[in-house]
Amino acid sequence: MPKAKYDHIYRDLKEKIESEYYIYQDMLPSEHMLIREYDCSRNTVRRALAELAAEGYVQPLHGKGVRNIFQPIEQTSFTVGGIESFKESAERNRQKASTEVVQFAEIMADRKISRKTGFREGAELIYIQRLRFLDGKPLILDHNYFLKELVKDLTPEIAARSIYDYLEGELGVTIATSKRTLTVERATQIDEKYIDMNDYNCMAVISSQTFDDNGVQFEFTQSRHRPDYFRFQDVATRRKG
Amino acid sequence: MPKAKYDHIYRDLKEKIESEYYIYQDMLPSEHMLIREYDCSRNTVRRALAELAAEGYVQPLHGKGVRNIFQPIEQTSFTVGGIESFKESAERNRQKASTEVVQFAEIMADRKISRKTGFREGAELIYIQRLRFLDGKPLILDHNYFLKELVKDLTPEIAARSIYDYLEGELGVTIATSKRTLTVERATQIDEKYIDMNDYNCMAVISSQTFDDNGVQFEFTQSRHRPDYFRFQDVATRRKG
DNA sequence: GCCGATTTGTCCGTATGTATC
DNA sequence: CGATACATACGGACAAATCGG
Repeated sequence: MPKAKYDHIYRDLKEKIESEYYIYQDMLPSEHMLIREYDCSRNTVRRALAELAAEGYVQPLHGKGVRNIFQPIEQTSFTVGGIESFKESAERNRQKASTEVVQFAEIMADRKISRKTGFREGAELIYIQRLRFLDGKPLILDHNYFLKELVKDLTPEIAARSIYDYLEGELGVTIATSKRTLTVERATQIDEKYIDMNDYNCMAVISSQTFDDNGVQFEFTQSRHRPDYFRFQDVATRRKG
Repeated sequence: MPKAKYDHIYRDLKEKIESEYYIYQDMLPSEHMLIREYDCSRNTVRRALAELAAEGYVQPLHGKGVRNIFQPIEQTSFTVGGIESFKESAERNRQKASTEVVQFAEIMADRKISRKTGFREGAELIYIQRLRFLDGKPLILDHNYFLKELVKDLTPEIAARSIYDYLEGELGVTIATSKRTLTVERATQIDEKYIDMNDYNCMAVISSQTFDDNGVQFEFTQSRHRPDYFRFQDVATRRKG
């Protein structure tokens, strides 16, 4: 839990934007006003504003002010956001989650697995296959590869609850960065075995490499979602030049 | 073209990382070293490093240094990155692009369109439907809605080349922020009419709202990609708390 | 285990440039 | 033209984490 000043300001402004205390298309108070309001330096308010801009909440206009461009979105299907566990995502989407561990095995990364996952050849891994239920329906099939030395005593029982809780809570691992690639792939026989595909012949696939706070990759995951329960959101800003 | 100092440092470091002058998992020079190398203040190198961290190039480790975690990725299919036009994406992916304008019409946003696109009800829009070819194959179907007052004299001829070139070059519009949602939807009859679906019954769909530098939304686009020529990349960092 | 050197994280105050009005 | 607002940059201070002696 960060007690940093900029983070407090960031959260406070974010809350005021989401609650529509500041309204869409209006200007926020100027940096100078915010300095007085939060009793801090200009750099500190600018840092908070920069984070909000990066997330698409506000847009700074040179010489004019900072405009609120946040619009609430309807969340029908399962929306994927930042780095979070399935459990966290489900809670954010207000759905009941459960998990069934289908496979649990120790393997060694051969050339093929190494190229696919980004782990070095010869690395000892734990491979887990899990079926995810939302409100009782099997909708997501996860294939996880964890670096064995970092998840030491991982068991199928833990995998059925939340591996991230275990890593962060028990092992003190800090999850830092995740690189994700999103593709659409044909449904495999395995997919169809576990998930009622409802006539779809494709899956929405998120492949991700996750790094801890030492910069070592400890996870590769391929998460295969049934198309109609999948939504991914993103904000991009254009780099000039 | 930004001539800012931090941007120069950012580009220089990025190039050195991509060219593997700095190698994977090694530490970059410390901030103090970079200050001397670039003859600037600490804030300035830190800003450049922060951008690289946000893009997943490096990972800062408190008390230790900044680690290079960049791995080059194989780019087989059509990879979507930041905010860019189809033309720019095609060039980045080294593919030959062409466009066919299927529809070009002026419409008014009714309730349904307003909810779908984010434009206010009653707004006058230009609707364009375009088929995109990569290396001669029709693979993407775009549905664009532009705010009419901002794209004044847009013609089908311009739409066949690059609307972004026209907006940025001719009209002086600056594209700033884009909010995107990615879903997988069943292929429609329209999709199948123009695109050889190769047995797929789904499309990868990117819906985006784009804002100019005044913070007004001037575009809504739904871009429907054939699944096997689609790839979307993203880097997420975990917020503690 | 402690101490000091190094390195990143946060915050401050100030100066100057540029865009808007 | 001057006032306001955001953008960039500098230098300094202290905290927190890491590492070697």
